[in-house]
Amino acid sequence: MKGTYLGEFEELILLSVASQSEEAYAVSIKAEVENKTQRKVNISAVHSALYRLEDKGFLKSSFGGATQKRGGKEKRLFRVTNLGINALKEARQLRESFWKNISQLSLHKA
Amino acid sequence: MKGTYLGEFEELILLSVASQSEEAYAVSIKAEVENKTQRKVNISAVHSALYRLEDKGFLKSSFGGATQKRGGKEKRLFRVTNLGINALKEARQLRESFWKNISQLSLHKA
DNA sequence: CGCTATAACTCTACTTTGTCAGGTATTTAT
DNA sequence: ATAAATACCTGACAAAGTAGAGTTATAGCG
Repeated sequence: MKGTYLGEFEELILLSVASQSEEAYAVSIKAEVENKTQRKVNISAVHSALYRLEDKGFLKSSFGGATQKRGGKEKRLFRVTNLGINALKEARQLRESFWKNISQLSLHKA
Repeated sequence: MKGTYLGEFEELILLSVASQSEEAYAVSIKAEVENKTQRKVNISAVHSALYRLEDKGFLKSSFGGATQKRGGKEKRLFRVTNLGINALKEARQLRESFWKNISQLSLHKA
């Protein structure tokens, strides 16, 4: 593997960052993914995925301003790069091109 | 990992089987995925994915009739199960639910 | 029949991605 | 100063993804 494709979980994380323009960080991402998928997500899994995505150039991170809330370490905020957006778009289009050939034939069986 | 989610490559394979109703087998799947993705696919990778998908209940296989062509071993034909179709649908809907929140904000930047 | 070419599947080893447990650091409140 | 809250980081292991080499089966042809 050349480290350029999006894994299943990675893609979810990337989508979540993209949908939370500007304010995405590990905890908010975990929350959104859990909410949308209805499955329990480990915070470390999110961190691992975020770093891998950053290594691949799909995300960029920076430390964000002080929090208003009770305590805590500084947040590392993530933004999607153009490369990341393109990777998401390509993955989506690729799958849609398969769906075109599926819909009529198989769907009514399920 | 609990072995119930679709990996990135697995999903492509499953989509390909679904779109080739009745006549899908390793070689034809490899050809279609290579064609659609423009990336080189190893035949063993396809086999591994097919067996894993069968283990998960997303595919069923059976040996197909004799070939008309020049030589060769019997083909193992694959069909998608209802469970498989549902897994594909769910994965798709999940991602689309993220896209709803993305389109307006980020797309014009890329 | 035995040989060769073709077509397909299987085995084994290795890399990347996904998951988890535990730990460390920073800020606010008492 | 201590405790509580919030967040990030590290390291180990499991599952998925990939690749090479090998095995099995069919057909044609001398």
